Amino acid sequence: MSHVRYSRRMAVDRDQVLRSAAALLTRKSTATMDEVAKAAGISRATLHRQFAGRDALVRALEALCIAECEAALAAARPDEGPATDAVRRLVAHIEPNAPLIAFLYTENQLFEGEEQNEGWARIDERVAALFTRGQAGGEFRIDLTPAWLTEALYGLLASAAWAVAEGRVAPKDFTHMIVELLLGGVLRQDDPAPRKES
Amino acid sequence: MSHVRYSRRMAVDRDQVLRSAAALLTRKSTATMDEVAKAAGISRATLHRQFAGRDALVRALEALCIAECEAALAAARPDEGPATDAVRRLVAHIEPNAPLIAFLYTENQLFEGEEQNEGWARIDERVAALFTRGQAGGEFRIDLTPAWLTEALYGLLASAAWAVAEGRVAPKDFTHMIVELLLGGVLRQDDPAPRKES
DNA sequence: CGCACATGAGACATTGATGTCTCATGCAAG
DNA sequence: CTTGCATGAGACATCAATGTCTCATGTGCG
Repeated sequence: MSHVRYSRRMAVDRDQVLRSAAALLTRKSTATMDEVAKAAGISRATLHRQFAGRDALVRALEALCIAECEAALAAARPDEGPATDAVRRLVAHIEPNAPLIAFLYTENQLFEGEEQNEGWARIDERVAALFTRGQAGGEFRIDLTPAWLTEALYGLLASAAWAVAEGRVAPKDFTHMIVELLLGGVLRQDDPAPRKES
Repeated sequence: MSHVRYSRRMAVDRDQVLRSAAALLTRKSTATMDEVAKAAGISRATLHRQFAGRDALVRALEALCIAECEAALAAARPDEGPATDAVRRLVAHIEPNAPLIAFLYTENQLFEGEEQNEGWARIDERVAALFTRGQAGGEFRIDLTPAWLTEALYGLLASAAWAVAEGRVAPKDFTHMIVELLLGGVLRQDDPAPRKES
């Protein structure tokens, strides 16, 4: 399906390597370049020719993740219809990338001082905008900041991905668990009189 | 204030070392033994005499965190009163440990195959029991499993700790953000559609 | 066929952290 | 004072991962 030729011969399918690296690293975040290479079915030398180093590999994974998240964001049409439904669509579309997000989420802690890819800022902005829209439209409560809700969404995605990987929750419940908790919370809404404010 | 003597002389205050190690590692999770030692104001040799290695240090931090979480759990009296209030108390009491929990949460990913401290299982059990109680009592919705809720609570704690550390949210909102999102979710409960009579 | 070139295999140096060791120092107890 | 002992400083070996390099190989292409 893909006919990528760089000069004359087909080089290693870079995208394929990235995919398998993602699959491995989401399971074993400390995998060495050697293991990544083996998992991709190539030699360490070739892996190193494609990605200057582990750092570059992670950056490439980050770029891949950002691209897919932006695609998911676009597919979710966050500006259309009720914000509630938009959130559902967003989570549903992002779900496949949750493991990779979880990996990068923890990996970013290690980068310490280094500047992070501005792609995340763009995504954060759009997600936060969705929450803001929901608040402005009266669908969402206004005492939780969009920044926190965005942050919490990432956290829930990562937690869920981790919990699924550990076998603590069923994969099929993934979207439902996140969306329902995020939107509705733990409380039953019908029976008891919900109160708020203090 | 503390007069701990191990043999004849005061050895380094082990607990003090642990605290400063926690403070450092929650900020820079990749800090070396050297940095940890410096942060604690002792030499690497002494640090190494107290904790056989980085691994042992992390394990000790884990034990400390577990102990404090169990103390928080006890102080929150999860079996008394409405489950809703118990959750509020729990989060409030656990809050000080959130950064350490976040650190260990990500650190655990690295441990890969190794068995994890059974202390977490005990805590998980009790937290899950609280959610179960809330469900049984009709306070909480029943379509989200206690296991997932427990997992989600950890995730939110970690996310919030991280967000605070990054300066993206105000520290004073910590408990409120977590509790309100976990309990009530994002949706406004009063105004719009959902049929509820108050 | 013969060339070009990407690849695989592996040697090698480098780096950073770790763990171990020794020794001098300082301090408190006897 | 003298002794015992924990400490600080640092040398040192080790280890794992990384990055770089060379070389043989195989295969597509002209």
